[in-house]
Amino acid sequence: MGTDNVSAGPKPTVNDIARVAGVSLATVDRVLNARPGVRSATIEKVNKAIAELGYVRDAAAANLARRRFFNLLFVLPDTTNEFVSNLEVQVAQQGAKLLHERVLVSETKVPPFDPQAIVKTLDRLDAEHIDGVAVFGPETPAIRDAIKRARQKGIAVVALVADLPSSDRDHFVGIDNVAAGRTAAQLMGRFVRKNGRVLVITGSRLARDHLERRKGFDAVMGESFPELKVVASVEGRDDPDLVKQMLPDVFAAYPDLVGVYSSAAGNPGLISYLKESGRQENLVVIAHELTASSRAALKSGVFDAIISQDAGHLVRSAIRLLRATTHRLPFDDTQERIRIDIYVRENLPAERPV
Amino acid sequence: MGTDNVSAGPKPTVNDIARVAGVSLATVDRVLNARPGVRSATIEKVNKAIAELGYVRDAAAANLARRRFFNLLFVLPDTTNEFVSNLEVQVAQQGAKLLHERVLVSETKVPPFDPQAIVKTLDRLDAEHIDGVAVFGPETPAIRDAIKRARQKGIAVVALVADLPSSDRDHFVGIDNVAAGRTAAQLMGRFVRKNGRVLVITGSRLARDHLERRKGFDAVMGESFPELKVVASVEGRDDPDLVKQMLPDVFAAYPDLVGVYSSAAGNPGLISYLKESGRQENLVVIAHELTASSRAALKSGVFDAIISQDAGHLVRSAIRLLRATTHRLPFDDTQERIRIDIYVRENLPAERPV
DNA sequence: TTGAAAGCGATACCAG
DNA sequence: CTGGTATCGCTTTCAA
Repeated sequence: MGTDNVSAGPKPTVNDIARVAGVSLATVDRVLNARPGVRSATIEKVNKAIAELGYVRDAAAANLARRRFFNLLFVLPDTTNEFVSNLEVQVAQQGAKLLHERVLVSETKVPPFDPQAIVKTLDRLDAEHIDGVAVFGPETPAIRDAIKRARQKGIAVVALVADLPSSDRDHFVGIDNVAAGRTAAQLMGRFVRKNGRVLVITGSRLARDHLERRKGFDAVMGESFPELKVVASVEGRDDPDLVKQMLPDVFAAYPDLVGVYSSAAGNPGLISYLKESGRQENLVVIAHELTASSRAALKSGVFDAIISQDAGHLVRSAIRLLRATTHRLPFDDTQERIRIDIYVRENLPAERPV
Repeated sequence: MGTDNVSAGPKPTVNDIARVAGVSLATVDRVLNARPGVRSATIEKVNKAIAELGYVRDAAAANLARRRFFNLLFVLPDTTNEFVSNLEVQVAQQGAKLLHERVLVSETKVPPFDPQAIVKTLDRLDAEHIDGVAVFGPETPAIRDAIKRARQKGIAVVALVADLPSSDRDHFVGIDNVAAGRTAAQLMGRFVRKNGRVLVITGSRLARDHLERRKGFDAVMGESFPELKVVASVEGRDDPDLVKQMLPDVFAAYPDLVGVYSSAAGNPGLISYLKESGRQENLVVIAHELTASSRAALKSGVFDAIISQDAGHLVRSAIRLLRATTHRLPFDDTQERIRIDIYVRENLPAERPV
């Protein structure tokens, strides 16, 4: 049955490298960790041995020997919206578990819509205390440069939820937001039963994720459902109160509204408006992110579908990628690809036990 | 920022336990691993120290010290269907990666629809060589008993894809199939634009997953879409050729077919029939499992939606749970909950690079 | 039934 | 620049 222990030929270790390269363990370690103080000729020899043996570092042993904790920081916007709260819960939970693996995960919140706050936070970091950072923020030149500086200092950086492609962040952890918008449009087009207008609620013009969703949504609506007209979007700045306040006028202006696409945060405002105005009948509502309130809305029929990304997956993936980057380990592309989840009432996962 | 190294108070180790309990390292290890040859009074002392200190075993170090590989076996049905192939690919891939962590994952295929074959395989296993098994098979009394015997031998067992609740498998790794059927019905009801009949294609009456899907589908169709009638299902035994062969008669018998729910394997047969007969227009088709052929069908419009479970997730989850069970480690419930994925054309993940 | 001591693979410190 | 060696937390002989 091919299940014996022997096979797979003993995996090469640092000792093997040292032997083959004819140097000491300490030197191998220096090369492996790009530490200074090794002649380039020696580095060559060691690297040759590494390649020859097909060496892959044993992360378990490395972590064991390294007395230092592996320190990660999540930089999140200081808003109270549920999606961000979900992320925080995950950061806390994962962090608690990883303590046992010598990984310390912390979190800091910065004022939203304030690029300078993120810049300051990043600039304050020092590679002695922080090994990696996950940043959820807007894409501005100042932030891009701050990320570059952080990486120069030797800190690994991943962009979370909203990509920051022009910075040279090591990875992006999040969904393809254009595709998410397209998905919402496809469902909208198929769910709506009569012609009319569709309203899009967005968040901020600074948020790349919101812009991309909008773009994808408009594209598919135009291509596949020309009989439905998308009306100028409401910019809710992720603020439920603001959203709720703006809606009456919009609904009054477009009596033939047949659908609403809530592409950002602020769902509670939308839900509350729909309930109070009794407008949920014959209106297809598709929103983003599975949270306590959106789940309830889906269950009760106020929402028809939710497009989501798994907060647990986002956080775990960010942590794995940060570790892989720092320790120069390989990672699994397909595992790190965050899925665009679609929820209807029947495939809602069981409620959190807690 | 709360990111210092110190905090969390040094995690207790086996040495601490030994000191507190006043015994040697070796004895602590014996208790920790339930090895024989320790007086119960001593066991008491050690356990008390463990509880007192809140000790959690360091899996990394344990694996490092243990020279033995951790051996897992996947028992899969010997069919060529794409979903099973996907699982095999994942088993191979994960296995390759885990070699570096001293985990050896192998696979064995048994004739489908043949409970005795699985029983034999399980009974042949010996706890010296196999630590855990993931079983994808039908639920019969013989299999249930074989699983009980395996567990008695000290082998961890998880049921994969289809649950085997009456055996005392350690875990079930898969989706809630009743909910999956309900989800399919919800989409079917919303996608279909005119009244008529809906055909359900199932696999085998022995397969618990198929039965559960069918049950969920019928329930929601009855509750929410009484205007659509579900017609007696075609039993395709997961065989594309058989499915293809049976369809012409069914379509002839029900000219008012507006939807098809393919709840088992055999999609290629359905796709090929639909293409050749030109019947894909105005017919809503919902199938299970994202595979090369179902993906193509979704892209080209032959399928309208796919309900799926991530093969990579299934395999990783099975492995994690088997390890957690064997090493008595805690695990993350929410991470192990396999989601019911819904795919439409727009949220299809990027094609595998390979 | 128990203990002492030698590793597992990698890192870090102290010499040279 | 380079090498020797103690050490991380745990498992595993080998003796007692």
